[in-house]
Amino acid sequence: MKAISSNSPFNRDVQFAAKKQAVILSAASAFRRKGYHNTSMVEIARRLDLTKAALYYYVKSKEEILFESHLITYEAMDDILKLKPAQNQNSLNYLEVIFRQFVNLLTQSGVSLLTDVNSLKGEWRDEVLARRNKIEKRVTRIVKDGQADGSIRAGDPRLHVFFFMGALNWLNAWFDPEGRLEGQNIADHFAHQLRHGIAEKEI
Amino acid sequence: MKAISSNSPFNRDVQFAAKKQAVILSAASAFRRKGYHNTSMVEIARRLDLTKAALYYYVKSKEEILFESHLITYEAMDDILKLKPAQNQNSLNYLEVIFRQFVNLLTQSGVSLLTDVNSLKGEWRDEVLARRNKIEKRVTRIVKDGQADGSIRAGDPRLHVFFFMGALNWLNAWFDPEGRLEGQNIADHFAHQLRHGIAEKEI
DNA sequence: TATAAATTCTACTCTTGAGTCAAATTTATT
DNA sequence: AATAAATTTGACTCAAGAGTAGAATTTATA
Repeated sequence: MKAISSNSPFNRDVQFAAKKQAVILSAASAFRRKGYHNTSMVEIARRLDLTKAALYYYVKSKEEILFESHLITYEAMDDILKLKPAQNQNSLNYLEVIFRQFVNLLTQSGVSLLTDVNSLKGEWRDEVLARRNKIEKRVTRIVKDGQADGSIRAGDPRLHVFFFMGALNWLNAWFDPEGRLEGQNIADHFAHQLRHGIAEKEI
Repeated sequence: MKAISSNSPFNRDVQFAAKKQAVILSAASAFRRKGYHNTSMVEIARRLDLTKAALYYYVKSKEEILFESHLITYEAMDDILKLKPAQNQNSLNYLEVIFRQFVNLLTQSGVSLLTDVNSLKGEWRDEVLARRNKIEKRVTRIVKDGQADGSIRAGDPRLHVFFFMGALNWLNAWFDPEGRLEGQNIADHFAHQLRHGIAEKEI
């Protein structure tokens, strides 16, 4: 009678996890558009044709949703950062690849970089900051490598990073998935600006 | 007996305006650090050694403070945009000048670019969006001029602008006036990244 | 079909924080 | 000093929205 495999969509745990995920993604998208505090639990529920109380069957607080929203994005970014540079690829080129993936992630998959860390408390806040930091460090590492291999020009690597990471964070404010600007287009454009902004010499 | 000129610091209206300004600036700084909704009126008051009720002698709502906070920044940016390009200065160079001023404004004068427009309602929201838009348009205009005079490379000018304006908005998240990074330093750095990111040819 | 487990609902409670009001206090004016 | 105007306060009210309890319903299992 236990004929249902542990990853089957008929498996109860899997269903539960999937629904919980749906709650978080839907909420995250609302947070991105209206902000965390301007989005009520009732609204999140309505959007899913549920009632507020039903939400609490899946999550234990609104703050948890915000926390998980952040994690989803950072998880995806971590995955991108697992890509290894190709043979003989200098770090500038490698960085460009990573950055393109970031742009694609944020423009094509509904995932978004939330900025409201201050609404998280205690450990949740700490963890989100730590994850963000880890990613930033990782990117900064690539920039440093590029300075070492001569592909990226000198200067405080953190400032290099802050500059182009700003472009990613700012996406939320203006990017409209329904709009005219295509994700791939944006990625090309941004990649160019990234590259030429920090390259050691003209390419 | 009306010996007090209309702009004397002993003039009552001037005092009132100055105090109101102090309320807004202090609140704006808190908004920047913790976010609008994570900053209570009581906190804003305490920071000024006042009580919440006293705040309402100067402003008529919390939302008004947020609105005015935005305006202060946009006002300052508008002023910067009043600078005219020098003789024979191409638009890339002109843009760099403007951008440097923006960075200096945001790093040295306590003014900051808030992003929480969604907490404003109705006309206030509309006006803030309109002002932001106007500035963006103005900057985009400079970029277009640069494309015309051959100093800035082709491509959707809005994308050019979004990229480097992101750097300004992102400043709030990481810039610490007490920290190690100097405003002027940042301006130099950012100016380089801006310039080389969008220049037509290497300079 | 009966029973159990999972899911969702209605109808609350409770807290937080914005905003108000009349009284008290401080500052300026005659 | 007396009066008036400006400023600040303590002690409220009120609404919004997060979160809960227990009943009702739906879905799966025997």
